Amino acid sequence: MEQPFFNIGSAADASGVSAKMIRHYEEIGLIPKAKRADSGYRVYSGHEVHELRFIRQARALGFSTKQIAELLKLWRDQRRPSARVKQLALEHVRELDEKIAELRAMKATLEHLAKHCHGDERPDCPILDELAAPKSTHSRHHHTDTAKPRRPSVLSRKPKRTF
Amino acid sequence: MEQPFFNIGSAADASGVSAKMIRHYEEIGLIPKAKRADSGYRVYSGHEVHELRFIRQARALGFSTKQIAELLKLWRDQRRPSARVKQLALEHVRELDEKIAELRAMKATLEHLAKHCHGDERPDCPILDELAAPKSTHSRHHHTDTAKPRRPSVLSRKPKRTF
DNA sequence: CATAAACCTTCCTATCATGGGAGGGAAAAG
DNA sequence: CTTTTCCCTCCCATGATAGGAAGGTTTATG
Repeated sequence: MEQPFFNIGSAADASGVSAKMIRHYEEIGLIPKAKRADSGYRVYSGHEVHELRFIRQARALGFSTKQIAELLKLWRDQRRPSARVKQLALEHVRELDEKIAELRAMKATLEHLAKHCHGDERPDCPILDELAAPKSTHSRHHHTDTAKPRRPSVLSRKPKRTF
Repeated sequence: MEQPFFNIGSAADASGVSAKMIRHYEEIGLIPKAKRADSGYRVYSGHEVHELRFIRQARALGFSTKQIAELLKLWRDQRRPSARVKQLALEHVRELDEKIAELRAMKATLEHLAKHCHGDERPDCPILDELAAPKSTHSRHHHTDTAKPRRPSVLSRKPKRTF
C-alpha cells in the first residue's frame, strides 16, 4: 500500500504539492536535491513525500518559505526544544493578526461608505468622494502633504514647451 | 499654494504614490502617459496628482489595479450610476471577507495547536505532529490521498541505478 | 560661472508563490 | 511498435513594489 518510490508526479499526488512546486522547492534549497533514476527522472522515497506533505501543511497554515525551512529543520532535529516551535507558531499568529486587522479596517471603511451610497442611477457617490478626497480614512500614516523640502519644483514656474 | 505643475518627485510627495509606482501605473496604462518637459522629465498637473491620490486611496482600501481602473473610469464619468460603484465596493468587501475567513481559520488552528504545545526543552510538539500528519485541519479541500489513477509508478518496482 | 547635490531618465533585477508552455526524451499501455 | 502519458529543462507571466546602475538635467552653492 505504501509505495517505496515515487516519481515526481506520484509524489505530487501523494503529497498535494504540485510537481512544479516540488522542483521549485528543490531549486531554492527548501528540500535537498532529489536522487535521479537512469532516465534523469527524480525519484522520491516515502520519507521525502512525507516531508513534502509537511511543507504543504505548513503552507496551508500560511507559513512563509523561510519559516517552513525553520520548521523543517526543527522537525528533523530529534532534540529540538518545543519552545522554539511554539515561538515560531506564535510569531506567525501575530502576523496573521496584523493582516486580519488590516483587512477588517478596509472592510469597515468600505461597508460604511457603501451604506451611504444610494446605489441607483444617480452619479453622486460617497465612495468616489472618499477616494477623491480622503477625510476619515483608517490609514494609519497617510503623509498627505508631508512633502519633504523639495526644490520648488521649478516646473511650477517654467513648464516650457511640453512636446 | 496649489502648484500648477509637478515633476514626478513632487507629484509623488503630493499624492503619496512613489515615483516608481507612478511610472509603473503609466506603463500598465492605469494612467495616461504623462506629458514631458524639454528635459524629458514627466510633468503633472494638479488634476493628475489628484488622480494619483485617488489611486493611492483605492489601494489603501485593498482594491486591485483592475478594480481601480474601473473606479477611475467611473470617477471620470460624470454620468456614472452610483449603483456600479457600490457594486464594485461590495464585491471587494466579499473578497475581503474571504481572505479574512481564511486567515482566521489559520490563526485558530495555530492557536489551538500552540495551546497544547509545552513550549519547553522537550522535543515532543503537537504543532510539528499536525504538520507531519494532518488530521483535523481546517483546510476545506485537502485532497490528501486523492491520487488520481496514476500508472503504478514503476519506480516502486524498478528504482534502477540511482546515480 | 563652475561644480556638486539633488533630481530625473531608462533598463534590469528582485521579491513571493505559483502556473503555463515549448521542445524533446523516456516510460507505460495498447 | 506506436501512441499516450509522463518527465526533463528553460523561459515567461502574474501583482505590487522596491533597489540599483548608468547617464542626462536642474538647481544650489561657492
